[in-house]
Amino acid sequence: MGRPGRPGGSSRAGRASGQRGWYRGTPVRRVVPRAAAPTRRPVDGPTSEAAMTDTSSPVRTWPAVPTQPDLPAMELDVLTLWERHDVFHESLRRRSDGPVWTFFEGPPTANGRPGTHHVEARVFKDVFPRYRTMKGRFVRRKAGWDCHGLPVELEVERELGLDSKADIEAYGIEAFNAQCRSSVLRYVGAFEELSDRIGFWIDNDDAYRTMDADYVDSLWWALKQLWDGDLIFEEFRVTPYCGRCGTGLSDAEVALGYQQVDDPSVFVRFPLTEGTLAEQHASLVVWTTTPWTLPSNVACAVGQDVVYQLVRTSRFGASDELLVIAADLRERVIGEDAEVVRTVPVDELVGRHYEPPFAFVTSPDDADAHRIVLGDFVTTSDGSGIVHLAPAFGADDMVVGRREGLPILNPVDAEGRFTEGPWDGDFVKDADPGITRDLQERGLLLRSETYTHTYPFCWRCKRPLIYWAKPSWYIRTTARRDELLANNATIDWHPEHIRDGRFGNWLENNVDWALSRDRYWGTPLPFWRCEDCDHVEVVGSRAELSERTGRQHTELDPHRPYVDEITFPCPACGGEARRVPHVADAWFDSGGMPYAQWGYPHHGQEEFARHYPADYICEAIDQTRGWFYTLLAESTLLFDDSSYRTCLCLGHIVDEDGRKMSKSAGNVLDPWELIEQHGADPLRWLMFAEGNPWVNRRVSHDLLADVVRRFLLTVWNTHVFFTTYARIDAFDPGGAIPEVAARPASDRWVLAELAALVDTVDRALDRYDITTATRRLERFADDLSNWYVRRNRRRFWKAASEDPADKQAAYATLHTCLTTLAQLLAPFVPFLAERLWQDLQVSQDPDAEVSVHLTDFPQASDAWRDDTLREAMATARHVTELGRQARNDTAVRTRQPLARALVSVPPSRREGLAELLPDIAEELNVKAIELSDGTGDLVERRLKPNFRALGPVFQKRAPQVAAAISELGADASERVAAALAEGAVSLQVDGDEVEVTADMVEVIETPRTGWAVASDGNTSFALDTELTRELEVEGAARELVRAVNDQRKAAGLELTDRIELVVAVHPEELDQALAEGGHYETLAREVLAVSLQRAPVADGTPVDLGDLGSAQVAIRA
RNA sequence: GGGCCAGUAGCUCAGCCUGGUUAGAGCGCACCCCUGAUAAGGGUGAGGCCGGAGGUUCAAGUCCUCCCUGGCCCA
Repeated sequence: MGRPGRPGGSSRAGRASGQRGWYRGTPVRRVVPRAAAPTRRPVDGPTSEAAMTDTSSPVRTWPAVPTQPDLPAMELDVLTLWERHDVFHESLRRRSDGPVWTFFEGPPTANGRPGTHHVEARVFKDVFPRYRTMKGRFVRRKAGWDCHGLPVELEVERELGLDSKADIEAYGIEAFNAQCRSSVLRYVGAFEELSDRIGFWIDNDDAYRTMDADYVDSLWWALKQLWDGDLIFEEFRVTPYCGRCGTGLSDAEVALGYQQVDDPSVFVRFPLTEGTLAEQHASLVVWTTTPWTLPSNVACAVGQDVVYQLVRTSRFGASDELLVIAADLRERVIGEDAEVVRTVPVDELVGRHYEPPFAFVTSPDDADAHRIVLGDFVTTSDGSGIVHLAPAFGADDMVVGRREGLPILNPVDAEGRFTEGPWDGDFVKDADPGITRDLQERGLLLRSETYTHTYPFCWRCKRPLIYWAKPSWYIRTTARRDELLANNATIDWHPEHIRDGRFGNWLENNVDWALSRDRYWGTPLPFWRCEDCDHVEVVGSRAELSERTGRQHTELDPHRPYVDEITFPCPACGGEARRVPHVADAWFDSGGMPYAQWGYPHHGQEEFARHYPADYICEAIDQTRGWFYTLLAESTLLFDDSSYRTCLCLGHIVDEDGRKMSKSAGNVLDPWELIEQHGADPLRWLMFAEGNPWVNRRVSHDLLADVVRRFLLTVWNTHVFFTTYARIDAFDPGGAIPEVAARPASDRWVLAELAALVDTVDRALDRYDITTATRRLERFADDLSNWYVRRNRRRFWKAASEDPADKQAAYATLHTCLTTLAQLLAPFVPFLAERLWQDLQVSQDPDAEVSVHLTDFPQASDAWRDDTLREAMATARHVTELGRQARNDTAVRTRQPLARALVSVPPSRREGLAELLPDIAEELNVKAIELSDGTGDLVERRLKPNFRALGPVFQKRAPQVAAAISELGADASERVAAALAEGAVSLQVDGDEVEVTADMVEVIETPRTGWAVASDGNTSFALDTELTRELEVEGAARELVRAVNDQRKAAGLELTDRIELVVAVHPEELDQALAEGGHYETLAREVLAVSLQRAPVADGTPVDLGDLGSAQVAIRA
């Protein structure tokens, strides 16, 4: 039973020890505490200790954060923290006075283990409530369980070895339902455990269960409402029916079981008995794929617009026989050589009688059966154009039969077996071959072949369904089709096309909801029928039932068989009213959850008013015809609106190759395996960030490993970087921090990016656009790590004495970024976010919230905003990329400083750039970067047309104008560029003068220095690769720094350890040059040498300084 | 047969609603850099008739029509 590596049982006691054990590489496997703990401790208050963060000493130090996190173990510790502070419930309590934001939980059936697709749905159900909670809304999260229905019964039948309704009844309904009751909750624990482990916050203690008496009471109320509104009726209708299960199925259920099968396809002679055609001994050609329905034939249908012919053929055994068939199908059925005698008008056919193929089922004497009628469903796409009608076994047949007053011949019982004739006792489908043989023997069969088509099978027991006429209860949804469509139009669908596409179309073609099931474990229909006068009384609650019977039924278990035993006097005639035997389609249960979860209206009126409708629901797309529909149908019929405002439809989970996960394919991924190997956060992020929510999502170990590397570890590494140095320097976030405006450009830049990030993520989450949010977060994490930290590392490690304010600014900036990022990430990856929060805030600030999930969603400070700087930095980074490209091309290694470079960018992108040039210079190790102002001799200017501006003005001539602009020579370009700075310029285009303005062209500058150039569009970078002796010496000095730092690392020194250094450089001139250039001082400072000795080294490490010489270095701690 | 969705680099996906002339990211691949985030980190490059064909437009990955392929749903 147990999964490997997950010892069973709760071991909360074992969790207190082993602090920080999660990063040592030793697998720490602990069991997740059940969310449904019987009691919860109140929150200790803000001074509570933070898990694993070493804050026990009075001095608040920064935690030592491991570079190699064990994410799954880290998450388990976060779970402990949440448990200890009861964070989920506290987050609810904090917002209990806030404006309500309502989420409805679509109840899963817990009679199987939860799979990866449940994780998908649950994390999407989690992220938006978390976000709204952080935005100050009260988001009550009531769990729910779908308890009734055929799947449950089937499971129990299997366990008990029962195989039919007769078996169940022999076993006893009471005992059977008792088994169902216990079976359905069997895996609730497994669901709760998984939900808890993936951070899905839902209130399991407050769960609704569709089998609870109060819940059923609500459904009874709803059914009575519908009945009173004349929206429920009983009718003898043909429904898809499973003989084995003994019940009709809803459209949604039928849809689950289509399979491609080979069925018989028979063409049968129906000899006419009346009129001219009969005198000629002509026969109708009738086609069917269900021979077993032929004994029940009562009529044949022809189409008003179909052309029929009388055909002579000898092909089928009889010589020169005459057959009637649709012209379009003659060749296909009878063959090319058939002789067409004449066209037969439809009027000549309608009303004529024929000889039925079987006689063992007899129709009532007064019935006018076995004649030809009109049917608007007759087509010539298949068959013969003459359709056999058996009203008991076809919906169209039944409709026509009613219209024409035809009898219903039903020789089939509720198990789908013949009740009379030669095949008495056979399952009807099994009788097909015998019936075909019989037709053959009696000379009625023309052709018999197989026909491949899709046919519905019972989705539970896999046996073929039959269409069978039986009395059933329906909800008259068709009467409210317009309202359904109107209410659908108010729903904010994600993706949008569901509204008018899949769901809208479905509603357009709405049929009445087949409500009743002839089963046992379900909500009993509260319909009592008088045995004498057939009056139906609908009971709206157990209390009402008590009134009717005069006995106390308020404690009644409203299930079969107990409710079946209750009778009361018919209010109409005083006869005995008995409950009809049916139970409700289980979809009616779940569709009723908006009111029934509160027991409304018998209880919970206040809660219902407060939590209706839902602001948000979310399920997989297969719920369109399921829960999404039943919710809408019930709320439309009962309350005339939609019970949900926003609906997010998820795609399915598929494997790495895009295949559906199935047991037979062996590609099912157990969620626990994924979580234990990679963690819940990676799985969550994969769900959120990998494609749009509604496209099928691939899940695999490789994809998860990728998410960890690409995103989570990027964030983590930044965190490690910060805490490592903050710890060394004992950075105090509460200390003197320079104003944002006083900080260096890169600080202001990253805060400006942070501001934009906050705005974007907030806006995106507000409109359920998770793709934009996650992509933006990924980009920021990359910007922060690979630009901000990369560019500013030195500020963190340099001596504080150099520039204390600058160092404080750097710490404060990165601290703000990481803290804010933790809050932004909290709804998505709640574990990592919590870890960051604990390390960055709780470890420092005694007043910090005990959990990031109790904080408000961040808002960007106006002091951070600076879009000009963001633009300028974007340009600077672009330039840097070009610089790297140029360096790469020249193959001069980065440690070798170069003297200068020239940058050209369009005037529109120059604002604020000058301030950032030192950054670029440092990144590229170039002494000086000059920004071309567009006037020097070093650049050549060309003009590039700007179509966006040209197009609207010149329309059809735009291409010519554009060509004229780009074809200008170098000198002309120069002149035009200069003139454009002053105003508009006239150009000759195909002999005409056209006026061109500055916005219509872009000036492209290209350096003409002969240096190493890299350019991209309108931006270019030229690198002077000429080396002077001075530069080379400096390069050698850098080489020495690197070599000594290598030594430090090899010696296993800490970042703060001081060393003594001995260096011997050859030849003498180089040693001299290094000394004169002050490079030894730099070397000593860079490698934290307290002393530097220039002396021969006995057993030092050799350092190759290229053409310049070589060195030996030795260090001592 | 009908509806909906998807088709963009070897792979996984953005971009399409709101058209603008070098189409993006990650992974993979090749080459390289860095060595004070180091059992890490980073760069550069190659690689795209944006499924196909028409059309609209000065301009189409983006809008329209048809078709092809795959998936889902329906019948």
